[in-house]
Amino acid sequence: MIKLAITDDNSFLIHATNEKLSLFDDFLLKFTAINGEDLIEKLEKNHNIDLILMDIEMPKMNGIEATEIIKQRYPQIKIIMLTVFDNDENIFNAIKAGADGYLLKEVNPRDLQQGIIETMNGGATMTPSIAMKTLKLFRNPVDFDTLIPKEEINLTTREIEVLDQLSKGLKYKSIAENLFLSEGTIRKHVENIYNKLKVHNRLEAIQKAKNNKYI
Amino acid sequence: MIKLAITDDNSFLIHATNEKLSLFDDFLLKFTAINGEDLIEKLEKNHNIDLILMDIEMPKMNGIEATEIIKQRYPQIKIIMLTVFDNDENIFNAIKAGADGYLLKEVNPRDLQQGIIETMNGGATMTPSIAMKTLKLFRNPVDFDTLIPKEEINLTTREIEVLDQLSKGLKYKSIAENLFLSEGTIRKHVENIYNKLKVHNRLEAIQKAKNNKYI
DNA sequence: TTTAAAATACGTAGAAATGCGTATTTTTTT
DNA sequence: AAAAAAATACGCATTTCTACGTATTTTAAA
Repeated sequence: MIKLAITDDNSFLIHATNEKLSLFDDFLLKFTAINGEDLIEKLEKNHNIDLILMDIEMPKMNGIEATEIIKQRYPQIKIIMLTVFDNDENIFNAIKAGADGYLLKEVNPRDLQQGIIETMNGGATMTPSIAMKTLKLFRNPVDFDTLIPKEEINLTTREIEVLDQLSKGLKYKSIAENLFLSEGTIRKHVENIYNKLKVHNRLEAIQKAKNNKYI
Repeated sequence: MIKLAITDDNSFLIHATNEKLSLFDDFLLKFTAINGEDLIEKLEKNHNIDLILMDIEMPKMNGIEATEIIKQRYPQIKIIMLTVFDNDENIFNAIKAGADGYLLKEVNPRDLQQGIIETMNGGATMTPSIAMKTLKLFRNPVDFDTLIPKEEINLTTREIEVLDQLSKGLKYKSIAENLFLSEGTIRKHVENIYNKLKVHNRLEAIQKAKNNKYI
């Protein structure tokens, strides 16, 4: 049995999806949520689920933000976007956020079932029209980054230099030697970097820095 | 009726594909070719076809080069790659060359039929495992020229799963909770991963794993 | 159905990273 | 020239990671 959660601000559509799923006996609906925030709260109580069907447009926290957080925190949980919107930006952002699939809500029960099963087997599932848009985005990368509200984070030149070395997996000692500084200085730089980026370890720092094109 | 051409250097596989298609009455096989060069010659005589099923590895001219030329010369003709090879480089190059889909030869008749029809309707079709690789390539574009020739390293499924969580910057404790294991087990897995990859910390492990396309 | 491989689990110890505080010097900006 | 920002440097406490050893259970292969 595949343990599912459905997230959608429209309870009627949750019901419709559940109807489709109940035609098969592969699935166990563990819970539903009405927005990203609600979903994350529920996951904090119980993250023992296999896959989430995720709407995109929702109040408080949308499906893409939620996907990003959940994939960061629970990478083993699969996420399939299930939405009416098929614009490039949503597709692009959903993929970047780590979605394992992207289906339109009009999907028929059998394709939904197959999509979930194939996703659980390590594959990905996409509605053909979405797949085509994905291929086109692949060939012709668009810069949606300019649309992403850039946070006001200012790393100094030195901090970026340290971050770059951090990202190579070097120890503080080696970084200090490379930059002709003391290890204590490196530690302080790292501490300041973490504070600015609001993270607590190397990997998070590197990820965030890459997202913001600092390194 | 959808007018098809099949290109494959293995005449037995052409026959097998044709067998699958003949289960349906949507298709008309106009001609076959045994390599890219042969295909292009035949198209020069008659390009009145809707869709080509294209093998990749072929003598004289491979399927990717052929796709590039055909999509340039006859953009209206749809092309679905139909191959046994599912390595990243082939997938990447096929998409860049303009392929409208990518199926594995083991595809069952119904999925092949649906894939062709959906492609003719402007969509794209991909085997789920290919779709997943496409998404990963999308998130993590690789420079194939710098790709290290694959070493003989065999990470187990569990190890890859742990490595994936490691790469998110999660602590052993969180990884253990996510996978419903003890922290000690995670530590042991990580130790084994480091030994296999001959590295000594997370970042090196992640870099090496990415280079070898383990994650 | 043995054998081998993989997955699970714990203990110990030292190395490394993180968080917080403080402080001085250098550089840049106003 | 004064003020602000950046870079430098240490110390301490705590957490987390890494390395090595051992061992049992589960799964897959011969």
